[in-house]
Amino acid sequence: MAFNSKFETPKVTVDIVVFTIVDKKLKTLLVRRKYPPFQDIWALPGGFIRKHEELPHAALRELKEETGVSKAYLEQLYTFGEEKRDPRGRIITIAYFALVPKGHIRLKASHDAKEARLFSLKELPRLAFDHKKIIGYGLTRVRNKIQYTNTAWSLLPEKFTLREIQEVYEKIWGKHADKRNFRKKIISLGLIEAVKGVQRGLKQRPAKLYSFKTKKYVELRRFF
Amino acid sequence: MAFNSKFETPKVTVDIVVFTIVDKKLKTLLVRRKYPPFQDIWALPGGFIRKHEELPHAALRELKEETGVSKAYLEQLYTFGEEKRDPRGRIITIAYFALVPKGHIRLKASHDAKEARLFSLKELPRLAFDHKKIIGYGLTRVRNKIQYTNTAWSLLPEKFTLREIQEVYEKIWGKHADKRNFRKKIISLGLIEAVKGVQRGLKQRPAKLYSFKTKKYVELRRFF
DNA sequence: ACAAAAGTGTTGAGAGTACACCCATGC
DNA sequence: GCATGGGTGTACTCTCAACACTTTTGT
Repeated sequence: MAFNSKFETPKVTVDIVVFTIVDKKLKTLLVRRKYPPFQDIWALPGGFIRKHEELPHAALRELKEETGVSKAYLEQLYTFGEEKRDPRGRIITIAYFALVPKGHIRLKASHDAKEARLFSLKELPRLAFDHKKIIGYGLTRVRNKIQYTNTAWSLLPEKFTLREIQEVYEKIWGKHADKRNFRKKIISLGLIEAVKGVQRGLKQRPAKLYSFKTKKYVELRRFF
Repeated sequence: MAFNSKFETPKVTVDIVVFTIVDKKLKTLLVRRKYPPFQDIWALPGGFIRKHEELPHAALRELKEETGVSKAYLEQLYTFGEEKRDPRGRIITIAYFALVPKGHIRLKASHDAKEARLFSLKELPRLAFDHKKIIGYGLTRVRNKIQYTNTAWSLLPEKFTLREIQEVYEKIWGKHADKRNFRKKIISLGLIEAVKGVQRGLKQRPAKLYSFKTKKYVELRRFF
């Protein structure tokens, strides 16, 4: 009996949910599809894996094609394999999520996307395939993750103010935190240090700048 | 250009890490492979997905073939796709983990397994493919999960004693908990209720039996 | 001098942790 | 009556949450 007669040989894609904070809003990257199905509809960046290509490499490649970003926090999210998720046939997608620092994204079109844009998570357009569900998974994962790890810090630039860290947490959770309590806690973790210089150019008191002592991934005992 | 010349059309399997507690030890199910590669070597239960078969269905089917268990907590774990993980070619595996209650497992051989056995996690044999890594992922996931959900309770039978719940936590974490504090906490969650009857047949004071008020999955605010 | 956000401490409540003895049963 | 695990309460510590005013800058 041929392998093919009984078993499925699906095609496999990777899709990436890219999160970043712009204009004090949590946003995700979408591309407008050039070809059917779902032509002209917005979708997650992604595509088929190539021969001999490792999965995270495929995700990073797609990310770079659309945004120019080559360094980001990248983590496997979930694999979506429902038979009917793609009208072209059995296509399984391995979804990743990426966290990209403030302002590192340079949007570009690519060979199979007409246009790339950041969308606020509160104003998502109609999405192709099951991509709305995938974004939902991504958001849930990020929300859970910031509670007991420092991964969300990948959304920050090299140097940042305490207010900016707090903003990351507030935007992801969608709720406000107390400034004094937040600062106390984040400083008590001992993972950041003040650096020389202040944030200038604003018509208000300048804020101290900080940087990470380490970029290592750290497990926290319930941080936020 | 044919699709095949540039892109990968991998084969896709599911593998299941089955956890259960037997003889007060956390164990996982392994099968001895009947065919090459890795003939006669122990491996996770699993196999290729069939045409039109949903992924969790494939996982449950494999689980049932080896253990007779048709109901269990099942969750997708991670997708392993390294090019070199299987000598036969590009085979991506979507790993699931399952939690099966005490004593529900009836081991059987199957069409592609000579033998099925439960192994204590501390005494694993040599394993085929990257299955050792997969089990490691599974254990980490379960350990994290019991801290903030009630999923680990799927390892318990209908009726159970407080000591048995505590055992689940202790065996998964490998460390001892204080009896009084543990009971206080678990009762304060309000998720279990005493039922009529006691645990008999032991040469000691009989323990009260409890059952779950609900079998729903509940998020806890850091339980263990 | 005014607007705007930065920066800074204290207190009370609740959760977590440590700890030791009596009880009910089988043999 | 003895061995075995079942069952129970209190006190201390620490973390979390609530809360308001002064400081520094740009205009």
